Amino acid sequence: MSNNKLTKSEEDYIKTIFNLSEFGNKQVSTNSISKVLKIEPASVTDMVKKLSLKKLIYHKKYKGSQISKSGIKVALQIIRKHRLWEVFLHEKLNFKWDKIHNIAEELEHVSSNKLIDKLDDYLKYPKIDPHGDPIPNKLGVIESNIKISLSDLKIFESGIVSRIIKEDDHFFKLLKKLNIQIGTKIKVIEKLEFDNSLEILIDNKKLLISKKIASNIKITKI
Amino acid sequence: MSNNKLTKSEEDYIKTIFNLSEFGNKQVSTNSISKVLKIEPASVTDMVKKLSLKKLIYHKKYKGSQISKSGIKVALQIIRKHRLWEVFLHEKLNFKWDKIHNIAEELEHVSSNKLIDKLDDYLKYPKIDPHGDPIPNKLGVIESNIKISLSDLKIFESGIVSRIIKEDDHFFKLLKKLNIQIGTKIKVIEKLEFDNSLEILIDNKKLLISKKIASNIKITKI
DNA sequence: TATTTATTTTAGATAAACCTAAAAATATAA
DNA sequence: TTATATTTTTAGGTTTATCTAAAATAAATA
Repeated sequence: MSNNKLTKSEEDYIKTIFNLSEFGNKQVSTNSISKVLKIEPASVTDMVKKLSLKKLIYHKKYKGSQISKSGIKVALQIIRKHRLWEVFLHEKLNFKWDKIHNIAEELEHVSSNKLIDKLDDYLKYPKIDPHGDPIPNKLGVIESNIKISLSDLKIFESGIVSRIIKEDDHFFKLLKKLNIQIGTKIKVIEKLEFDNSLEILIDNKKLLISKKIASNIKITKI
Repeated sequence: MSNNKLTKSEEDYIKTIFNLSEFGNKQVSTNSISKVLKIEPASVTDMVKKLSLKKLIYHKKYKGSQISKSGIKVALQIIRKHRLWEVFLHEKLNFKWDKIHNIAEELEHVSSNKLIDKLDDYLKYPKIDPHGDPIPNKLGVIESNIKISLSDLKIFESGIVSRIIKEDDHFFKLLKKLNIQIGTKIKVIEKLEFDNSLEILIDNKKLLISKKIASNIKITKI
């Protein structure tokens, strides 16, 4: 079908629309894309029209955008690249896990598929990246794992941190200070009625975290 | 001085001008840049003016361009990136040495210096890339090696292939067919008066190659 | 429901990096 | 040394991805 290579910009839009759409199910507003990419809404409208012509998304005036099947396919390949490069940066080059995102953001646009397949092989087909996000395989298939938000854990339940949702340097730093990272074991010991803060236990130390923090941490129940 | 990041285009021009200038010594014509980059001369003139404003080159109307000190510095860093990525592609990802150039051409524009330093460390500070080209260090310094052109070797002298000058898929394929690669030992046994072809010995097999082929192969004398 | 507010789109502009066609400068050859 | 050919530049245009300002539409509120 469409064998024309996409530009870096187009790829960034597709990735963003996919991410906002929750696996292609939700309509995505022009404004939300604008906010993520820090590009004015008027410009987003232009690009959204262009992507619509290429059938990567469906767009109805004033009604928002929905990613198409082929759009999802494209998005998953970009995400695959991003996450494989993150694994490389973390495991092979010893970058700290909170430093890799921006570099991977550039590397994900390098176009060779052969390159990414060889990289995948070299890294021994990892299933998750250093943030705990799953890596789509060559065909775009993501192995599903049962992960829930830390904020959804019940009192006295425990889990292993498996993914950080908000990708933001401030948040990464905060987590570092709290000694929370991928693989950390957390037990919930109290949920405050007052503001939904959680009292949690890490390494036998008690700690209070806000609902907002908790909902940006995904864990695998144990 | 100039802390503004260069665009991919600007980097491509600087690299090309540096390569054509023979280490900054030669004036480079607009036409020659045009031919290498496959961009019309008129467009080259535009860019050359721009780079001149940024003091990366000196340009006098109708007289050609000369790369400046800071231009050389920039060029060497791009070349460093290119060659380090080539080593990575060849050694770690097992790409054949005649497939790596185009991919490295993309990777060299990824901007993080931290990335390239860590890559350098990971690869254990290689001195040459898979084509035998020297890799500038962090400071842009190239360790010099005594290499001469195969066509300059005298009769009965021998050498080890250490660099392929012409970076061209056709040429790479030809060399493959002739069983010539980096590290191959070659002995010159005859120089034909007729057309300056060389009769050479590889693995005890005689072989005739043109002057043009020979002059695109650099060797280290043994 | 009418009005206000927010979102989205249109219209027109700009900057970067190209292009073509024509003019100007330089180099080569008769 | 003059005519011709080649190289380089200028002038004006195109495409991509952005912008601002204003208009159109949709959503929220009184």
